[in-house]
Amino acid sequence: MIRCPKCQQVDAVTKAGIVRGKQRYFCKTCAAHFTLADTAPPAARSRHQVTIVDIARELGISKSTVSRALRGQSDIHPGTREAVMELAQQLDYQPNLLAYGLVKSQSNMVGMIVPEFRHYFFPEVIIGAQEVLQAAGYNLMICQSNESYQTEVANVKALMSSRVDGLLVSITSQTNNVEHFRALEKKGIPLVFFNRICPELDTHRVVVDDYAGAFRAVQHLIDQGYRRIAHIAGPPSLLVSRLRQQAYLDALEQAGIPFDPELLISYDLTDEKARIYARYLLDLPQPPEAIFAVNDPTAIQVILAAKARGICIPDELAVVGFSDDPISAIIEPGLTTVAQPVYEMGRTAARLFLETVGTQTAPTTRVLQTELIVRGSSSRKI
Amino acid sequence: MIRCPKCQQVDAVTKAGIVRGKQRYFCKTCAAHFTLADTAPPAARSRHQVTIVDIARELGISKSTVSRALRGQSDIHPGTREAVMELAQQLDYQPNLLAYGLVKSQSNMVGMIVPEFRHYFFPEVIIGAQEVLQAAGYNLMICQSNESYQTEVANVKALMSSRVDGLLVSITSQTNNVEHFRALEKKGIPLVFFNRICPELDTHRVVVDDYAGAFRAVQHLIDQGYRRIAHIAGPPSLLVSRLRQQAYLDALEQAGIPFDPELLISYDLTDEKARIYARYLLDLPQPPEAIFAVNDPTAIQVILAAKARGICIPDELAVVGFSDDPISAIIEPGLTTVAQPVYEMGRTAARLFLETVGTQTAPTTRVLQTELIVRGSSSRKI
DNA sequence: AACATTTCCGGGAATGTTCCCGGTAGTTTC
DNA sequence: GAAACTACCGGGAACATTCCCGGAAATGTT
Repeated sequence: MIRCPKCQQVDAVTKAGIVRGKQRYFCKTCAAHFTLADTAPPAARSRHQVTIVDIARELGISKSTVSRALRGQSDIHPGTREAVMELAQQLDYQPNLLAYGLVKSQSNMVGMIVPEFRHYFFPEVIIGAQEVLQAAGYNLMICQSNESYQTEVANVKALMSSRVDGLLVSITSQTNNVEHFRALEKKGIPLVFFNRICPELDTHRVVVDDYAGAFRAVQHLIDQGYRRIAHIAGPPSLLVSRLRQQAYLDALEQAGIPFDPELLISYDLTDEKARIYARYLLDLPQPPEAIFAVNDPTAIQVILAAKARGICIPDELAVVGFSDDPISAIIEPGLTTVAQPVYEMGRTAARLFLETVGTQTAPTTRVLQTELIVRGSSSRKI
Repeated sequence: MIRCPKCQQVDAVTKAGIVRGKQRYFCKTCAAHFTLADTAPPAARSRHQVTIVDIARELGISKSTVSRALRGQSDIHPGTREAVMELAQQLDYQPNLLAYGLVKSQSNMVGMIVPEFRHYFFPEVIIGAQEVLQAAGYNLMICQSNESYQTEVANVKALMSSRVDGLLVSITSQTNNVEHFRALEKKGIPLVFFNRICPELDTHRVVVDDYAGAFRAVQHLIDQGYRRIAHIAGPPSLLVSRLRQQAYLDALEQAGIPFDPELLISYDLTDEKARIYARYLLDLPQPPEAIFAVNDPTAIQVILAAKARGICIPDELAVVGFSDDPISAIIEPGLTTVAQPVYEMGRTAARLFLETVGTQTAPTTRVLQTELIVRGSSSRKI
């Protein structure tokens, strides 16, 4: 009773097993296998965004013409263009960037990987980058690596899968293998590091003059008469940490102040650890007279810890941070800090990408300037 | 001397104009046009990511098989699967999400539109959303509307073009036309509003108990003995503003405190305006004894302005905010505030999307709880 | 040995664009 | 009035996947 779809015969058909849950038949005359088509219709393609062919069909023209009209290119009659434009508007046509990206091998998306964005710094960078990217027609995909090397690698892979046109990255403090970035370079995908760069990779970079800024900060403490100066540094894996720490050491040496290893701590930049080390320093038998912190969040924890102990800032303890987090101006006393143009860093990184994309430019490094902002936390004589 | 590519004839060929910068010819015997092919080879497809066909070619199998192997689906020999997996690893194959999205009509991307992310609130929401989305295999595309209706519409369009699978949105204070969101609904794209919702749209929502929280805050001020209480509200276009403002009015009324219109200000949530209105209130002939601000950034501007004038908080002026921005705990005196689970709001919004996608669920509203945190800025008797 | 079933694989359509290139009709040019 | 040119348009490949479905060989079953 089963009829062969080819020869329309009935008697030469035998069963031939089950494939994917459906009975399969074999027609001996045709020597062909077949399964019975589902009787139910294919459920009328549900949600289907308006496409270029919809417009073409409606207008009775070809999709090529519609494509040309939409892109406002040449070889198109003003009349037809207008008709297309109007219908597109009317149908609320949105070009499918997936299809576009597929044929053009470009996605108009830029990936960004940051270690965190709880504090002021990274969100502000993102704002800067977003603004110039958005203006240039790019969208931003943001990932948090959470200071985890594993997550960073996963993020890179995910962004690669999305075929981002470029990457803006600040590495984690655990990144000591950079193969995942090398792979990007090999594939010719623009890569811009900012703030936390990869010294072993010869790519675009946006940094500030960390050494100079930090040096000025410590110098300022020395000028104010502080001698016993501690430094809470970031993890040595990060170049920024090393630079700021080296500046600290050099500034001390230049001033002829002997370096006391007890007063140098590096830590992982988590808030809890900041609190712990701040207390530790304050509770030292010979506590420091001043503390230079690797960044503002750290410095703020120091101020909080000091205040909790009733230590008077800046008379008994001076504090200096790095970045000029808005909190620094609000906390009391105001936190002296090395201001860096964070927003501008984001813009610069994005611009660097924009310049690179398409035209393979040589890796360039942009160094932005810092500025010491003196507030109450370090000015004994005010 | 021009040879027709079809009939190989030479003499029947005439010139036939120039198309796209190239000379065109016409062969009278074939009655066909043609142009001369570029002599230069097509420049060897430059950067070309590894694809499924590369793997197939290398292994001498079909792309279908590779696809099956990669997806770890059925109908695949363990041996071949392993071979495919290994080669994929070796070639650093990354599936092309663009192509995937094209055939599956889903992009694995979620769009998020926030009015700003300079302050604590929105970045924190993003963190929450990001975490659950990333875990579920989605990427986040973040847009800033900058409180501009135009930008918001543009953002929606851009995200639609990228064929995001869903949208997480906090509207701008200028959004009074919601057609762009209606269009989304019509297309069946999951839409979740958080914090700043659209009352006229029947979609998923995540909010906090704004009214209750605000009421408790004002009640607290009244309990502390303050009578002349001002409110700096947000723009009336936002439901959150209206709710908090209404709670303010109701709390006063319930306490039998007559409402003084002079003490109610709504503004656009920009920092400058916050400063201006804070000063304005403080400089009133009859200044308020307490100020309830629509959010923490506003409240902080009030505290700053008061401190600049030497007004003692909380003795001469009490201040209460909303959100529990980290600065609130740091500023002196500590800012009393209505804490809302910001991070949780992000997670909830993302989860709501996750639940919706695929299975069309009815619009649901999740209301998260707030909690009044009393700090120095309002506790006269401490 | 003949038939039935299972296992694994390949071909080809479909997704929504862009791009290349030839076709047609009308317009100049000599 | 033919030859050359211009202005527009359509067909079809390509992009990297997934999905459907039939084919071939191996394995089971009478």
